[in-house]
Amino acid sequence: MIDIKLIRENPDIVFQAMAKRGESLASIDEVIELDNMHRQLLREAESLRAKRNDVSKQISKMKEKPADLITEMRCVGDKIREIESEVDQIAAKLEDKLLRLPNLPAPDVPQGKDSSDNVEVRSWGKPLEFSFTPLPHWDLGEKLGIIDFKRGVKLSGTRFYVLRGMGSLLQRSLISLMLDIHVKEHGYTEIYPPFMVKRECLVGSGNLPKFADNLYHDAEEDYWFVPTAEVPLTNLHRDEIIAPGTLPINYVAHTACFRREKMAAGKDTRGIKRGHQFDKVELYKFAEPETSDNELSKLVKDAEDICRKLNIPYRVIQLCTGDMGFAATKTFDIEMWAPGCQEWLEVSSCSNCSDFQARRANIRYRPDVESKPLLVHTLNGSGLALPRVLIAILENYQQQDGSIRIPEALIPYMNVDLIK
RNA sequence: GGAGGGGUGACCGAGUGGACGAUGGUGACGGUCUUGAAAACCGUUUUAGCUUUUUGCUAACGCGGGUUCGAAUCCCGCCCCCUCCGCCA
Repeated sequence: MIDIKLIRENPDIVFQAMAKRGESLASIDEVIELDNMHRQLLREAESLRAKRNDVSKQISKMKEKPADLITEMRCVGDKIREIESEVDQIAAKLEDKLLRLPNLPAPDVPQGKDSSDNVEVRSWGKPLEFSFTPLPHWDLGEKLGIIDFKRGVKLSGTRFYVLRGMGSLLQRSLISLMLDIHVKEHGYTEIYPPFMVKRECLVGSGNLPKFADNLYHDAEEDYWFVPTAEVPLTNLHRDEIIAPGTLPINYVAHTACFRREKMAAGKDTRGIKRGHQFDKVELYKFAEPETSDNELSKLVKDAEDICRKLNIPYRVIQLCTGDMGFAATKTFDIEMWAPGCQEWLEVSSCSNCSDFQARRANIRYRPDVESKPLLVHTLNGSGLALPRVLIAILENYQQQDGSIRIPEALIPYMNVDLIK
């Protein structure tokens, strides 16, 4: 959520920022109008309440309670209730509009309208030269008997698959490797959160109310399946004031992620690139506003480190204003090269959400004991997304005979050096 | 799922219709005293909104409704925690 005060006092800044994102500007005008109405009604209600409090005090001091005064106050009470219900309605509308406005892009984010305007920041490693035509992972996985697409569909339908034997071990080993590196070398604290959370958690992270159609939901209990560990991690400190000297806080969590992928219907239907359920190791930071930009750089480096340890070529892309996610003020994607399906795979997306989620989830900190609580900055990034790393390993490490070499760093976890 | 008990400020805990945003204690911070520390004593210690120069006003006692001129306090619904029983991994 962006600060209503900013919209109220510097609407031009907000208009310009939203224009950069390619957002419609009409809703900002609506916000301003609702805000004015809201405050005016609030003033009316509050002055009536002040009157009632005052008179009630007087009545409490009187021995004889005058009937006409009580009648008058009864009317005032009715009037207050009337205005309050109006206030509530307007406040709810205002809240909803505000919750649907995306974050403001940082000033140094390249301007653009879609992914074609994104900017490559750096790259590492060179795409391998093959002496044969490298196969896509769906062929490799099926031939090796480590990915079972047919049975995935039998169990759960399209966009589901089963990992089997070495495929399953490979994923499990990758998860352990990533967690170990982030905990032991990068200083993150490992978290195991719930995979189903309450509605307000999704509002806090920015997924609701706007993106309900990408979420799985148990209507009976009002549980929501997490589309990413970012959701529970954001809400770990919801409604808290973080003590002085505690920031930055670094968390890493491995969870399953559940997404309906309605927006992407018909896209990436082949292979394991985009499923309704996938595993991900997520990095998350709570930081002071002054350091969040620097923390984002560190977060990206921490995610990149996994790519390097797996020795897979990658590039880092900065997203332009038009391609950034809803909550982000600045985003870097990491993409691994997949020689079989001949594309760059997004294995990580690292964002600084500034105070956008903190305001929604009411997450604050005290810079020192005496100071007032301020909103923290939150940052998130994959470290990394499992299915796509699996793809990259299968396709980059494939041999002419269809076997897969195991990256050096994974051998201690798998206890084999080849899948065949 | 059933029965009983409970939810008040950073924490403990008082308060059963009127000056209670809330007694008291603990902790924290500042001061007096002290060479320094402890002890003792004095003081300060919630958040948000509105208004803003100050003063000020409003709201919040798990959450949401209701009764009342007036609710932490009475009534209704819900949530959470604890104990016992049942069930389960």
